Amino acid sequence: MTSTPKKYYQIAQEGRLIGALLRVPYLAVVDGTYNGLRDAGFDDLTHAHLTVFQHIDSRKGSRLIDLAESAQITKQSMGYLIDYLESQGYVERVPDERDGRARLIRLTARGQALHATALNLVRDVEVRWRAHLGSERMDNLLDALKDLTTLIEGK
Amino acid sequence: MTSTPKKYYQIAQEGRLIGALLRVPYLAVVDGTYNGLRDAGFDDLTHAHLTVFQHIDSRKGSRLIDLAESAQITKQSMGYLIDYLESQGYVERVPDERDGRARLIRLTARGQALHATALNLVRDVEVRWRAHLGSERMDNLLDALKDLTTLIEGK
DNA sequence: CAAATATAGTAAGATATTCTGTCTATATTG
DNA sequence: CAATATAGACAGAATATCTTACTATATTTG
Repeated sequence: MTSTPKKYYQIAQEGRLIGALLRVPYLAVVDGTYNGLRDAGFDDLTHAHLTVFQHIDSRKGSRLIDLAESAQITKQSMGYLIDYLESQGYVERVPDERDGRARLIRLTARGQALHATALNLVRDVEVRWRAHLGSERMDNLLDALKDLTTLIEGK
Repeated sequence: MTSTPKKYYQIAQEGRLIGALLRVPYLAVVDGTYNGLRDAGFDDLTHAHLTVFQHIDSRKGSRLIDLAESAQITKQSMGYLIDYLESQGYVERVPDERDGRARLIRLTARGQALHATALNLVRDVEVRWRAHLGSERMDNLLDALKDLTTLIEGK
């Protein structure tokens, strides 16, 4: 054997700091979604490609530059991802009515199918976790995470 | 201007699913730690290098192969990261008494300094979040995350 | 309104990261 | 002790992402 596969972060050792505690569930969602999509036949994508679906406006489409910004990569890198997704039939580029320089990246039917599948996979995880924690604790967890998100994004 | 920098995931649109809610705080910790280390003078590292510090046994050292497994990359890739960290004086390779084939990757004094700084940075975040949420909600959050971690890693 | 500047996107090439395949040395096991 | 497994290193390929530079269209401003 020559290798081992893919996963990610952590930060503590002792009583497990907040970084590690967020990391494990977060990566469980990410990897679970990735694997679920693969099992559902969407097996021609990498994690990087999925970031596009996570940031795109699934109805109206999004500009390349906006996708790049929210995914925090260069527009050139996002262009590279989009080229591939376009070649695989997940997205299409259409002119943006409101700006002759811009184009909208829009989900095709296949892209919409992937998007819907991904949302269902995440919701499944949420349901399993709710069953494990109980509804009250799960609601409290979501509330606390929302508050932190507001704090972080707030400014 | 030609570019934009680095960050990561998400998954919902509507009421924000669990993936997005975990992602924002998680990345806040990761990026906050990365930036804090940079500001503290540890500015010759990438996120990938930090994974080593997140997985290494800071006292006894760890084997390459174990680091690779917990970071979920190939041993060759981990070797590449370790080579760099060794060249920068963060770690050293010493023979493993108990296995002639193996060597232990150990933190040098500089590596220990980085490790301690990183732990403090994460603890600072935890303190700020505790102040924001209040102690009871923070404790509940940590408990829920621990339970989910156990569920996920449990089997 | 013409000139200057900014923005959206593409193109080309460099660099960095991670992988696959292979090899050596040491351990373990039947 | 022969066969097999494990820890790690080496070489090279593949891939992802970045930097620099360019075109076309928009916006701003003197």
